[in-house]
Amino acid sequence: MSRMKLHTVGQLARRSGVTVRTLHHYDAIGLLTPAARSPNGRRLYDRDNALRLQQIMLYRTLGLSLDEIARILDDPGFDRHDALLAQRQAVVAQITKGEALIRGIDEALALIDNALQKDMDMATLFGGFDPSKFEDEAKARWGDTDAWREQAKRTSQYSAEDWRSYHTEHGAICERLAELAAAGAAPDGKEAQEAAKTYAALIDRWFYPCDASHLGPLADMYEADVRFQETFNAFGAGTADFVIPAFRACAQSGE
Amino acid sequence: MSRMKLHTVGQLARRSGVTVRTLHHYDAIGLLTPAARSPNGRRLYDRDNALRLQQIMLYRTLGLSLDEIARILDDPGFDRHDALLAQRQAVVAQITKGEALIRGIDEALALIDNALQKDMDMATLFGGFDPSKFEDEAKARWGDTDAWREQAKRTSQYSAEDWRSYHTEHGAICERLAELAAAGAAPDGKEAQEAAKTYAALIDRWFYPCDASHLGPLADMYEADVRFQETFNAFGAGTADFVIPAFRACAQSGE
DNA sequence: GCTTGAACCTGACGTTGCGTCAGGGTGTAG
DNA sequence: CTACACCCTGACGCAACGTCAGGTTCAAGC
Repeated sequence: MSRMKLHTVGQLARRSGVTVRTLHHYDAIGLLTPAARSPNGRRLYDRDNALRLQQIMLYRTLGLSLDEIARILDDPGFDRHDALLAQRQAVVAQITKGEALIRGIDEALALIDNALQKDMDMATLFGGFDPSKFEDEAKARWGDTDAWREQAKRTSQYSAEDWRSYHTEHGAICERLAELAAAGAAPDGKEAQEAAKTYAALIDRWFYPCDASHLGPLADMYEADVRFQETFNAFGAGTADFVIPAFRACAQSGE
Repeated sequence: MSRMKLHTVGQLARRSGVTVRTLHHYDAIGLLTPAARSPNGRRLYDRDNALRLQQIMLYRTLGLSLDEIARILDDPGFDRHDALLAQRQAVVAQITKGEALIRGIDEALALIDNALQKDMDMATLFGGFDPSKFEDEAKARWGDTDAWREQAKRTSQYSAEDWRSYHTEHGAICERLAELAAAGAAPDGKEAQEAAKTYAALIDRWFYPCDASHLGPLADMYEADVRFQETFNAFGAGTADFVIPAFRACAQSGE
């Protein structure tokens, strides 16, 4: 009866392709308790233990947690079928998430490849994208416009100190916009419109001739590029969603 | 200059959609250190902090680790492009693994659905699959053979005690096979052939008339179904890969 | 001036599945 | 008698925070 061969941890580990530590662990959490201990306390595993280990390894290759495996093996009322279906669901969800990640990464890679290697640094430094660093993209968007040439001419002269100064001003107006957004102000309300005009004035002073009517295309651009939205949202969640309609309203009323 | 608005943890957390604990954590690991502390030790974040947090969150949505994000943001020599490509690779690998998991789970589900709900329990109890529990599958394989009818007739009479007895015998011969496999014995060697014949005798005594010539189809069956292989491998890794050619050799020489 | 609630602080443990020492016992072959 | 192989029990480490616990501070209302 109990004449069958018993194995030590090392033997079972080698036979089954797991580590000794793994068996120690399974013993510690009660997932696989050795059939006996030698007088000196050594773990002794019998055939049933070996078979159970096979089951454990099988379920582990299916990605189930040790906790779930324990329930499947020990609780006769536990439905294997349901457990596997649930696991399938979880893996599918994980794959879906992974695919979304890939899309996001590809998008980011496309931006970087598109001669934008530095724009994120610039965003950090300047609180906004540095237009001089993505001429290709900007030209495709704005064409060979006067505004573009003007800002290119002006910004090429700015010193680091100028940029810091711009940064401060830009931050101030963005904070104002974020406050209004957080307070639930109407995008076409009086305060929002004033803030929008202040923003236009900022652009006008630092980049190119800009009045309220220019805020429409600007809103389009911000809406089209998450990175712009993120620089707004850095001042408070939802700011971009407030700024875009506010700029559009301002452009409308200005015409 | 330093007149700009500073936010406390709670404020920045709310604005940015993260938890206070997360900001504490980022501070603890040096990923996002607040610009200042109030006299009473409270964390004070400035706009640069907020912008950096946005960057961190952006990279986090792409699945990068905090460690990598820190390198990307702090080490100017670190190539974002390469980092993102590497991350893409990792995610693709993870998706591939997930798809393999799905296939494995579907396979397992198919087995369970195929009227096999109990076979894994049986495997645990009997050290092998209980043929009476998957008639559909077995019939499709063996057809309406005499062997099948014979084992069905016999096994239907077996008591739990009989099964335990079978279990012991089966375990003994499997261990012998595993020993030979582990020792690197030749599948067509003398000892292997004797063990194979012992196995055939076991089948003969417990299930249906079986001599060496029947081991060929048996080997085919074992090769076709991982579950059989696993019951062998429970006695030592690689046992199945030894048993299958050994059985075939035995069948050849027997003819 | 006092109390109260909200917000802040610093530890420190829990999670998942082991890997990886550290320190010490045991058994056996030469 | 001494290596050397193998066993044991802790216990820390990892990734990214979640979740108390115990104590301080702040702004506001009575």
